[in-house]
Amino acid sequence: MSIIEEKCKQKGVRLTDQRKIIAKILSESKEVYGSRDHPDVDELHKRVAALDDRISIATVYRTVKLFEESGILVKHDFKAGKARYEINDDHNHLIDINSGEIVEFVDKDIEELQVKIAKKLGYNLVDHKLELYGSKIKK
Amino acid sequence: MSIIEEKCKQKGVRLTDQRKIIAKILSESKEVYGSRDHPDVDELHKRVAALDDRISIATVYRTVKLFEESGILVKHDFKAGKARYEINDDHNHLIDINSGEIVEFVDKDIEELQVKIAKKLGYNLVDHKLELYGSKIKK
DNA sequence: TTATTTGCAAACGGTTTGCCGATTA
DNA sequence: TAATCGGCAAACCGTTTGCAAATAA
Repeated sequence: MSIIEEKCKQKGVRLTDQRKIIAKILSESKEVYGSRDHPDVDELHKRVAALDDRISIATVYRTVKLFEESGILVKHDFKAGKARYEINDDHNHLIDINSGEIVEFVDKDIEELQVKIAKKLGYNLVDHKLELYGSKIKK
Repeated sequence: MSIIEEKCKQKGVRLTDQRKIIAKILSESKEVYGSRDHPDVDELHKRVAALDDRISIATVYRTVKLFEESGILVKHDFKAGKARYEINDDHNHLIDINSGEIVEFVDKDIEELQVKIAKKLGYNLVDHKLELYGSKIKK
């Protein structure tokens, strides 16, 4: 049973055959494609359809939105107009402006600073989004 | 002459009556509406049309994209599906998750940390996007 | 003058939705 | 069985674009 499927059980999200397959594909994404894998909905649908080609893209959209609302996935709009979803585990992204490659990272210091800044402005930090854009340093 | 109009001259962007009006509205945005003003394209078009109602929304879209490509404006997608543009002066945003209000801020420490992180990952930092989401602390 | 720009309306592309038969708990 | 879900195709909505007339330099 996939990680996402387990989370669905925890959160009382009803599981159907379609949702299990979508959950499986999303759960395995990093194992199969590495941490730089950030498929858009269309790509996700292709991978899902490879396992069961009767699953429509409408179902993928509905499922992915449901998982997001349940806090299982997070949605990204790196390039406006095409959403990408991944498991909600709170990391940041560095996007290579030349190749489009996406590198994930976490940093404790920046995390703490954000909380501090929000507080100073009079807010409790609930969520955050940090994207760095860079070009590879040639050695 | 508005700030944006001046930048157009500097950068050799051809100025038309329509572009001057759009530039004017965008330049005055903060003065008139405060630093929390982040109109979407539709709202921008309304304000522009109040000065000259023959300016079409297609022109607003084209102009705003032109200004972005010239480095005069930056585009934001706080809520996917509706772009917002503002003068490119490199600050960050805190978005109130309850009211939708947007607070601007800058922070030197976080700026430096970002450069350091990018370097550690093997990249030169070219650009960045930081959005904090929070809820107001009640006093 | 001549390349560029604009307004209009139609096209586009990602996403959502109404309907209704199928499936889950 | 009752409530929910999924497939299909049409609708939606922000954005882009082809065309012919208007305009900046």
